[in-house]
Amino acid sequence: MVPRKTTTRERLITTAAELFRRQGYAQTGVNQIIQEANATSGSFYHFFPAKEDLLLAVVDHIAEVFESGIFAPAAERASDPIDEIFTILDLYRQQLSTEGFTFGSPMAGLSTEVSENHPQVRVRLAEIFADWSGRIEELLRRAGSRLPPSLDRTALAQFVVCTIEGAGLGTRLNQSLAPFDAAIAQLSSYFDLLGDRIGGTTAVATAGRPASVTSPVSDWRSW
Amino acid sequence: MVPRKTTTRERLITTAAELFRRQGYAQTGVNQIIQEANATSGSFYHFFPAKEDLLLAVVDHIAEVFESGIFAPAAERASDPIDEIFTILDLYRQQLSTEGFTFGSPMAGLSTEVSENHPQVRVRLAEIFADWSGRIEELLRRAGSRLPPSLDRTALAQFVVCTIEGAGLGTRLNQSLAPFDAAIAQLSSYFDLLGDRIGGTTAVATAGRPASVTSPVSDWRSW
DNA sequence: GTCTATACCCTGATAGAC
DNA sequence: GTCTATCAGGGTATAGAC
Repeated sequence: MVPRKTTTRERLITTAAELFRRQGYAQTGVNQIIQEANATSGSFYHFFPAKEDLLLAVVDHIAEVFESGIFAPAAERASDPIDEIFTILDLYRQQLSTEGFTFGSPMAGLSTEVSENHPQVRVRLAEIFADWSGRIEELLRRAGSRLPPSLDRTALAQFVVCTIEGAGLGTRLNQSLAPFDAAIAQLSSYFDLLGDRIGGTTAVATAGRPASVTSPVSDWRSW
Repeated sequence: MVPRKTTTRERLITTAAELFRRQGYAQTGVNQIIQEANATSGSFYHFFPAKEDLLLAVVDHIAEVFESGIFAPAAERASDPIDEIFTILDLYRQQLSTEGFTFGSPMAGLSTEVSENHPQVRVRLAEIFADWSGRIEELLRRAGSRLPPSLDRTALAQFVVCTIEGAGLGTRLNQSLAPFDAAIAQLSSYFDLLGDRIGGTTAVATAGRPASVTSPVSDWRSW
């Protein structure tokens, strides 16, 4: 379950990240983390003075996974800025489910659970979302004249992030990727309409979409 | 803090609903609920055999609040279907903050926290979201020719719900209504573009938007 | 229906040998 | 850095008088 040849510290973090995502922070006991990470109480408190310190490490870990598993590959793979955005969404989609189970956004759960009780963590999470939004905003700027000049790139970027997280919630509740696909399809439609505004009907649409995004989706409510 | 002339059962439910929203389900102890509701352990377990039974009651309570505080007033107040949708969003906006504090969606937190550990509750929450989506879908149908005939009303309705929940997350994380307002503004823009498709540039826009929706919003990331 | 007192377990965290 | 043993406290839930 846990990759070998890793340090105990790493195992504790990756194990905790998975458990927090599945069960939540409060409902995951230190004992369970220790057990599933093949560690001991002594090791745990050697690395992390308190459970909350592990939480901070987990949040940073999630941010790193986003970077190495989503943003970096998307930048490498995509042919143009708009395509890169939808590639990001497609890679994010893959992160939503592990081993056949669908747990929704890795960050949304922590965000709601933690924001009131651990202000420090809340600020960190907000920073990560802002960073994410900023990256998308940058891509929207690079799209240049393919989007209306009057378009508020900042607002649209935030909207993309907001959509993703909302879709992640539907995904988790319905234990299906259909809600996510449906949301991305709508976002795609929005982008198309924005492109229409500035000339030909395919200014944005020609960028292409990853297959999973354009594929037909089932009814969210029938899962 | 708690309305007088209520039954103990009602006080326990409303108090728990508020605490669950603020702190989460797992991080709210039965003792705290009892204390803030001016009840006793005996009363609590007389009405609710276990904490989880209270949770179910709280979920139903939230659904009722949505009905009486959002959907019913919106239906009464709105002049046409599209306007009614944005009135719903505006009323929802008001529910996002209580007493000056912004806690985000009442249901999103429970959804993520509870979906894995309490399948029964998860199904109930999914039903409520589906009901919500269905109501909006019905309004989209009633909008008739003001939206493109080819438009998938079901998908768009789900998208509206998804947007709301995603925006609620941003609202909570940033402790500001700005992310919500920004998201609704984008949604409004999307509706406008959809309206453009079928004739005059104001087919949808003329429906008007509640003031809070059209007001300028600050940058999400600068709160 | 409501009260007080309490059982019992699991939690996060510590101590000290190795 | 890792181990075992253990603590103190708060968690849910119960018992039984009123």
